[in-house]
Amino acid sequence: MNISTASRAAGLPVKTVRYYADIGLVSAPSRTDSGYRTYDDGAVRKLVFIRRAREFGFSIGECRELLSLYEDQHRSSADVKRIATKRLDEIAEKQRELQSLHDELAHLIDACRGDGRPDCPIIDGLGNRYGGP
Amino acid sequence: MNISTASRAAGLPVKTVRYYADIGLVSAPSRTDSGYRTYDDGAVRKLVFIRRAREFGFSIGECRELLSLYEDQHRSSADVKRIATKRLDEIAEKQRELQSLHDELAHLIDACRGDGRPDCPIIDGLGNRYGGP
DNA sequence: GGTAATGTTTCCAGCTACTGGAAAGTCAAC
DNA sequence: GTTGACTTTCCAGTAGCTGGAAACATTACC
Repeated sequence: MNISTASRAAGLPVKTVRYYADIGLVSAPSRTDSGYRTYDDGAVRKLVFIRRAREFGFSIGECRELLSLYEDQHRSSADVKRIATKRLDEIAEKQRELQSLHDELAHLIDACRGDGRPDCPIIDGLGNRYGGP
Repeated sequence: MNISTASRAAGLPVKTVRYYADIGLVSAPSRTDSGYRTYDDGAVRKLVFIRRAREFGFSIGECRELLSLYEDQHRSSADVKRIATKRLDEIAEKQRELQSLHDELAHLIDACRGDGRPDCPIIDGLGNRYGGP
C-alpha cells in the first residue's frame, strides 16, 4: 500500500510516517520502480504502536526502546514495566504540578473582579515573587 | 547591575534573559561603555513577572499580552481575567487528559507481571488500537 | 604591575517532534 | 490527453530556549 493509505491506517500524518523512517525509528520502506514507498501490515502495526506510545507521552527515545522490546520475541516483561512505570511516575508528577498551578491560578482569578478597573490581583500575583517558586 | 546579578535576582538563566530581549519580549537594556548590559530593578521586576507567567504555562505570546497589561496603568482587569481564564481552561483540559492517560497506563502496568517472561500486556496494550484514540 | 580566573559579548548550532511549502515527477480517471 | 490527486526530495520554520566557541572586560590575588 502507498504512504497515504498506510498513514490513514496508522492514524498518523503522511509527513510523520516519512519522518519516522528518516530518523531511523522504523526501517526504511521498500520502493516501487518509480520511487513510491510501499507499506505492508507489519509496518502499519509498528506505526500504530508508535502512535499509541506517543499518545501516552513516551518520547521518541523511549519509543525506540519500546519498539525494540516490541520486536524482541524474547523480551522480559520486567524491561517494559520499568519504562512504563517511569513514565507513570512522570505523569503523576505532572499531575501534581498542574494541580498546584490550577489552584493558584484559580485563586488569583477568583480574587479578580474582572471589571473595567485597573486594579488586578492576577497581575499583582504574577509579579510578586522573586527568586523562584 | 550586570546580567548575571539580574538573572539571579529574576530567577532566570543568563541566556534566557538575553533571549527575552532578542525576541523583543522586554526592551533592550542599556550598555556600559564596554558593551556590558546593565539592568535596574524595574527590568528585574519585569523578568520576574515573565518567569512567573511562564511557570504558569503562559506562552511567550501570552506573556507579551500580559506584560503590556502589566505596564498599562489604565488596563481593565477584565482583559487580564480573560487571558487567565483561558489558560485555566487549558490547564483543566490537560488535567483531564493526564488523568485518563494515567488510568490507562496504570491499568496496563497493573496487568503486567513484570517478570522475565516475554508475555507483556503493556506491549500488547500499546499495539492494539488502529485509527486513533 | 602581572597574570589568572571569572564575566560578558557575539554568533552559530542544536535540541524535540514535527509541519509547511515549493518544484518536479507519477498515477488513475474521464 | 489532460486534469487532478498523489508522491518525491529538499529546505525552512515552529517554541523556547541551551550549548559552545572565540574574543574582549573586569576583578582577584600575589
